[in-house]
Amino acid sequence: MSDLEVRQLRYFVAVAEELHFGRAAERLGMAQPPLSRAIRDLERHLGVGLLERTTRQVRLTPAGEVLLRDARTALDAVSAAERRARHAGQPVRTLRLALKADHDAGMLPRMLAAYEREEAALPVELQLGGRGEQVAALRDGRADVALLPTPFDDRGLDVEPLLTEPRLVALPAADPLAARTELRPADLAGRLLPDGTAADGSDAPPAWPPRSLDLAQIFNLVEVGSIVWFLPESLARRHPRPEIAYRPVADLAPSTLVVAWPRESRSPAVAAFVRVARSVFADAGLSSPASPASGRS
Amino acid sequence: MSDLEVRQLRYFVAVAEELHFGRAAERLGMAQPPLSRAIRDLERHLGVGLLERTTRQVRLTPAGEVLLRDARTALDAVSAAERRARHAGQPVRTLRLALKADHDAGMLPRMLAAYEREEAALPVELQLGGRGEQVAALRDGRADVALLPTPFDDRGLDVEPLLTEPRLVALPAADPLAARTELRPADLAGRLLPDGTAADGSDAPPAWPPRSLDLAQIFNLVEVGSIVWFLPESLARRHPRPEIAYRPVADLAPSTLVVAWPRESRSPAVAAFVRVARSVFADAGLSSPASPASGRS
DNA sequence: CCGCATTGATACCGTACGGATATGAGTGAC
DNA sequence: GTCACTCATATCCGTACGGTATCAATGCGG
Repeated sequence: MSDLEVRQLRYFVAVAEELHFGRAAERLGMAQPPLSRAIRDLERHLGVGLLERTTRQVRLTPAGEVLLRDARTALDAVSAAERRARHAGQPVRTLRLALKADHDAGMLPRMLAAYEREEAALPVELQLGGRGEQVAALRDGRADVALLPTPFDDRGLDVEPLLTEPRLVALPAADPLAARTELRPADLAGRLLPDGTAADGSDAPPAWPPRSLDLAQIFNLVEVGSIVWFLPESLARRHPRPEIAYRPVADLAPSTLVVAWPRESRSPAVAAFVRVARSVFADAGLSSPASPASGRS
Repeated sequence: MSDLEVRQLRYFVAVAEELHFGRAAERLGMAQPPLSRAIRDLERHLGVGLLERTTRQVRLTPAGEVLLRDARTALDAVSAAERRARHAGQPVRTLRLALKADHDAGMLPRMLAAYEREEAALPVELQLGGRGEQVAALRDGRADVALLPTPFDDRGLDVEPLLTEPRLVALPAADPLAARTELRPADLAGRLLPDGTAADGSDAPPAWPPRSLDLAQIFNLVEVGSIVWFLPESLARRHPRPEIAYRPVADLAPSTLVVAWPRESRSPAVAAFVRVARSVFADAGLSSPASPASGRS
């Protein structure tokens, strides 16, 4: 019984995402008929129907839903293998650290300085990225280790918490709410977050598709009252702005800064970085409780 | 830049494991020359040397080591996708539960009975397997959920602890040590465990390659004094044997029975089983503290 | 020191499979 | 009923994968 091939998975994911053979074929840079045949062969190979097609619409079967999910993770794993092997073969090895700009609690310089003194240290290459970028980079092998705030999708990653701190809400200084010293979630009803979701936790649909905003853009939108924003205390402290007030919110889940890396990593350079990160935060008296042990054989 | 293909990864893993092109080719059911060429093409594609070969021996480069690890997980992910899709397409859906025989703290019947009453329940198919079998089955899609004791390699799995209980050591009843009510690790110096490792925690190399032993075999070996064995308290209670004494050992790490499932699973049947498992153990007054929250986006 | 055995690399060839083009067939819209 | 749309089928072609034959390099024994 021969194996599934990467090509088949790529084809299937394209069709399952587009739900349209023509567009999927275009996206894959090929003609539609061979794509149809490939999907048919895949279904025959699995002995399972993946797509229900009429001439007017294409839908996923339950088995197709399952395969779409698993195929994505399998494709991630394959391209991660490819990227990591490429990187491991480079003559100048580097430690690729993915992080969100400014989400380092101000400890990045100290961490890098301490890391340089490590035995197993490699030159560090910083990869600044937006929301979700870090995790994606770790998963597909573009980064070796990441610094990022919870919550995030930690599937396939090992995680070590570094610092837990309360989150504040950023408001226009002129906002009536800014007169209060502490807010309650209900006070923020009707306000939107940068990703378009409701700020009071109600499950209203996003007002617009989440765009990628940088810090300056967010602060500007906060200043003009378009949005409010939750951010860790340390980040607020580093961005004092006259037009913006930072206020605590009752019951707002705190944010934890963590260092994360791919579970299968055995790189000494990564291990050294994690060790250094922990000790830097511990030395600064900011350390979190030890992370729960998860069994390894 | 085209993708890596599953075939290439399979070939590379075979060669990297055998460190011998001829044997690897035989294992793959093909001739040696095309295998050599495939590996060369793979190295060219990656732009990275993976194997150092002389005519007398083959060795992995550092990049090869990295790829071997990542390729194995990628291949696991691919065959898991295949297996799960096949299973999801079966007209009679089942919940495939992997467990170690008798490592259920005696709660299996209650769990199954409670599970049957669940809304999302499917017929349960039990898969009894030896050490490490459960994890492998979860990872490559042969099982949907597993019941097994820590520690184990939990990469890629979500885990929910059910019951933590002390482990005891099984000794021949006639052993002088059996006269004591509690032992210390040092008392077991020189004794071997079923997997051939030293029972006192010293890092002596295994005396023989770990064989797969079933319970009856292990008990027999304990009775004749060949080995000692650590086992959870509940398991000892279910196997009272006149020729065997069970004694607590100071500082012996307890065993935790957990329910585990693939992280990417979204199956309601699995979720229901996990919920039932937790509640059965909770109702029995054996529940463990809640597992640590791990962030999910 | 020189064969000989071992083992990976190279050369060459046939075939099977993946992809393109052309066309058919079913379905919903007007 | 006709047209537009979309997926399936038929057929052809090129490439790339695998097989056989052979070479080249290395280590070992006589």
